Amino acid sequence: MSTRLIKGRKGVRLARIENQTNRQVTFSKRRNSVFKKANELATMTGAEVGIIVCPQGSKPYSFGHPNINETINKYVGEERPPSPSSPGIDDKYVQMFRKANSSELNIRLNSLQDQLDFELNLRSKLKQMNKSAENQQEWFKGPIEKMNYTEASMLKEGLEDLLLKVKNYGTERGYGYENGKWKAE
Amino acid sequence: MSTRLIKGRKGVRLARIENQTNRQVTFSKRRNSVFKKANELATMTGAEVGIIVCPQGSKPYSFGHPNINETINKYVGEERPPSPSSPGIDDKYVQMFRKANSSELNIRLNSLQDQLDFELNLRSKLKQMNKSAENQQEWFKGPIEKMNYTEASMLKEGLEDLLLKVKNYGTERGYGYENGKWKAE
DNA sequence: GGACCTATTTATAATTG
DNA sequence: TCAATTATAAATAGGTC
Repeated sequence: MSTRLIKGRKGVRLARIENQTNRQVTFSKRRNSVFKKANELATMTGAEVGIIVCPQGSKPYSFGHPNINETINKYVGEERPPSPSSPGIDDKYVQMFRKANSSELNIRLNSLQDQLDFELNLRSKLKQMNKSAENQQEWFKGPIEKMNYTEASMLKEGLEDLLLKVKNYGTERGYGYENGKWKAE
Repeated sequence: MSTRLIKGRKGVRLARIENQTNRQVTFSKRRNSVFKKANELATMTGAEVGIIVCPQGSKPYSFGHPNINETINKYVGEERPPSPSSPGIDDKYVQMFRKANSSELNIRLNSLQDQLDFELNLRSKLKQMNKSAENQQEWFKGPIEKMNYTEASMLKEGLEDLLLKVKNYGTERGYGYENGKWKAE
């Protein structure tokens, strides 16, 4: 007909997809891509990756490198009660950051590597085997609800201010780094 | 020039990168890419996405869309830690991974989200600028001291896009960048 | 609705500065 | 070393069946 019949991708429109069908298709495709990318990242760099994806009105999907459950559990497990001085936004962030900072990373790299490699192969095979079922990996059955975007407006102001400064920032140089910090092999 | 001078990507080697330097570079790049992809996914499909990345020997990086804080809370709140003996509701990925190799890894990650990513960048800048963050960004009081100036350039772009996103929130393009640098060896 | 196809865009490994 | 460039592989939006 009069349609152009453009088959290739025409560009990424980074906006919410209106059409529900297309949105779901995009969700499936891109989710898989993100997982794949994460898998590659983990495999190539040895990092551990955990991903949680919660589509609206559906169950969450997850991708965990070794084990995202353990990851989260560990993380939040050591969490402590938030401080009462938090203005609107709970202190969880702070706690997490602190934990992230104070956590010591000792990971068995060799095992990780093997596991990552295995994982990679498995994922590829899994993808090939049941493409139809690739959307059905329900990890958790926990209901996930969307949060409001209250922080966005707050963030906006900060960003606007910050952007100006960052823009004029290019020439400045300076970095504190610790030598020998990377302790791996 | 007799050399081929192949500059483009020659293919993804699905294996651990041997060179430490290259591995770090790849980690930074791909981590950002994964975050970007995840942000695109979240934006386009409205899904909630949270990513946790733990590089070896360094502190975890996190990313996510609306509010993984709540996500994690719900997870850990309603879902007890997955027991390896009764993994009926566990994810298939993890199951396959466990089957592939039964080695368990020690991980610790912090999980945050898109705004956490913003915060991460913002916090870094704010810290160095000594900006009074109490009014706007008070969430990240956590001690994260691995930021440096090297990310300014990348951060600029990220912030610019981010700003658009925050301003229009959902109709414009935008993606969060993590800090592009971790401590070098 | 899903699997495959293809044109085009995007990501990124290697290279250069 | 770090950032920028570039050429190539990979991702993917839309179409077809």
